[in-house]
Amino acid sequence: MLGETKRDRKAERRSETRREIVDAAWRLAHDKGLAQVTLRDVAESVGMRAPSLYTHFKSKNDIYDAMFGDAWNQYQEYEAAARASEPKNSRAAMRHYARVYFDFAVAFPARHQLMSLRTVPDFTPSEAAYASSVAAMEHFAARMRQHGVDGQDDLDLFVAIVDGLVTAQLANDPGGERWSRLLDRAIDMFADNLGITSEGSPP
Amino acid sequence: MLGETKRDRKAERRSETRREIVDAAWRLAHDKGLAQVTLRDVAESVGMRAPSLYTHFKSKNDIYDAMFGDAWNQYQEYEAAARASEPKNSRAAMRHYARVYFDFAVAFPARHQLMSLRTVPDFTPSEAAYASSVAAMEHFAARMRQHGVDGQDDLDLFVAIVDGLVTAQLANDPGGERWSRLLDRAIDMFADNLGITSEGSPP
DNA sequence: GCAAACTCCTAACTGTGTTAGGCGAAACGA
DNA sequence: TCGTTTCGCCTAACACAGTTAGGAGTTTGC
Repeated sequence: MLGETKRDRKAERRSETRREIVDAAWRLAHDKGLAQVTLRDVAESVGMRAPSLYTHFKSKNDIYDAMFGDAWNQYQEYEAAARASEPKNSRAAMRHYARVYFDFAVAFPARHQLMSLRTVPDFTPSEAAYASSVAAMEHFAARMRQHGVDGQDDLDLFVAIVDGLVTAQLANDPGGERWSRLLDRAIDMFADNLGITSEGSPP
Repeated sequence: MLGETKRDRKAERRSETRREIVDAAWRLAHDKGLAQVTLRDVAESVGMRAPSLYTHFKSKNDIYDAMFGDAWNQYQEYEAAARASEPKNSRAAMRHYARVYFDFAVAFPARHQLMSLRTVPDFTPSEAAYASSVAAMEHFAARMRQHGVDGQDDLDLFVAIVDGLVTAQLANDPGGERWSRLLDRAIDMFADNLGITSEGSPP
C-alpha cells in the first residue's frame, strides 16, 4: 500500500512556493502597507523576478486573494487559541469574542484592511477565499447561539459595532487605545439591549 | 470706493477652474469608483490634458484633498438642510443625527470612502481640509452637549457605531437596507446606556 | 507697448501590473 | 537510459499610471 498515497513532490513544492510568496507579501504589507506591496518587491524577497510570480498566481489580486483566505484562517487559529480563556457567563463571553477580534485586527492593520474593508481597488475575494471568512463567521454565530442570540440582526449589529470601533481605532489612533477602551462598554450596551444580564449563563 | 474691493478676475477664474476639476473628479468617482479616477480622464472631462491639471493642483492627492474638504462641506450643508426636521426630544434627535449621517454616507459610497476610511493609498488630508471635518464634528459635539452628552468617550462611541453600520451596509449590501434597519436600534442602545429616556428633552 | 506672468500644450520619464517567448533542468514514458 | 514533455524561472517589452521639463500662445500689469 505504498503507492496508494504517494507524495506528490511537485505539488508539495508548488504549494510551498506559494506559501513563501504569500508570507513575503505579508511581511512587506506589514512593513510598508498593503497598497505599497509591489510584485517586484515580493519577487525579490523570494529570490525571483516579478513575472515569475505568475507561475504561481494568475495576478496580483490572486495573491491578495490567497492572503485574504490566509488571514481568516489565521483568525480562526487565533480564536481557537483564545478559547481556553473564554468565560462561561454570556455577557463576559461576548466581551471576550469582541476583545479577541479587536485585538487580532488592531495587531496588524494591513491584515484587517484586507479582511474587512473593501479597500483594495478591484479586489473582491474569490468564492474559495470567502469561504474562510464565512466559516469564521459561522463559528461565531454558533457561539452566539449558545448564549441565546440567534437573530441575524443581532449578529449584524454586534459585528458592525466591533468593526466600527476597530476601524476608528486604526484610522484615528493607531497603536493607542482611545477606542479600545470603549469596547466593553459597547458590548454591555448590546447585551443590555438583548436583555442578557451580567449573571446569565447559556440557557 | 470702487477700486477698494476690485474683483480679482484672475483669482476668480482660477478657483472656478479648480471647482470644475473637482466636480469632474466627483463625477468620475461616482461613476467608476474613487480609485478608478485617472488624471487623464479628469483632464479630458474639463477639456484639458493631464499635465495641465498641475497648474491648479500640485498632485493627484491634492485633488483628493480638495475633494475631502469639499465632501465635509457638503455634509455640513446637508445637515443644515435637515435641521428643519430635527426633533426636540433628545433620543429622537440622536436618531436624527445618526440617520442624517447614515443617509448622506450611503448615498455616495466613493465620497464616504474618501471622508471616513483611510483607504486611498498615501493620502492624508491636509490641515486645511481636515479643518472642514473637524468643524462638522465640532458642530455635532455641540448638538450632543445640548442633550447632556458631553464626554469625548460618548461621542467617539456614537460615531464609531454609526460609521460601523455605514461601512457594513456599503461593503456587504450596497443599495440595500440590511444595516440601515439597525440604525435606530443601535442609537436606542446608546441612549439607554447614557440614561436618556424616550421622553427626555434637552436639560 | 512691452515685459512678465499665466495657462495650457507636447514629449518624455519612472514605476506599476502584465504578457510573450525562450532556455535549462527536472520528470517521465519507451 | 534516452528522448520528449513539462515545469519553473528568466529577459524583453507593453500599457497605463502619476509626474516633470520645457515651450508657446495669451493675458496681465506697469
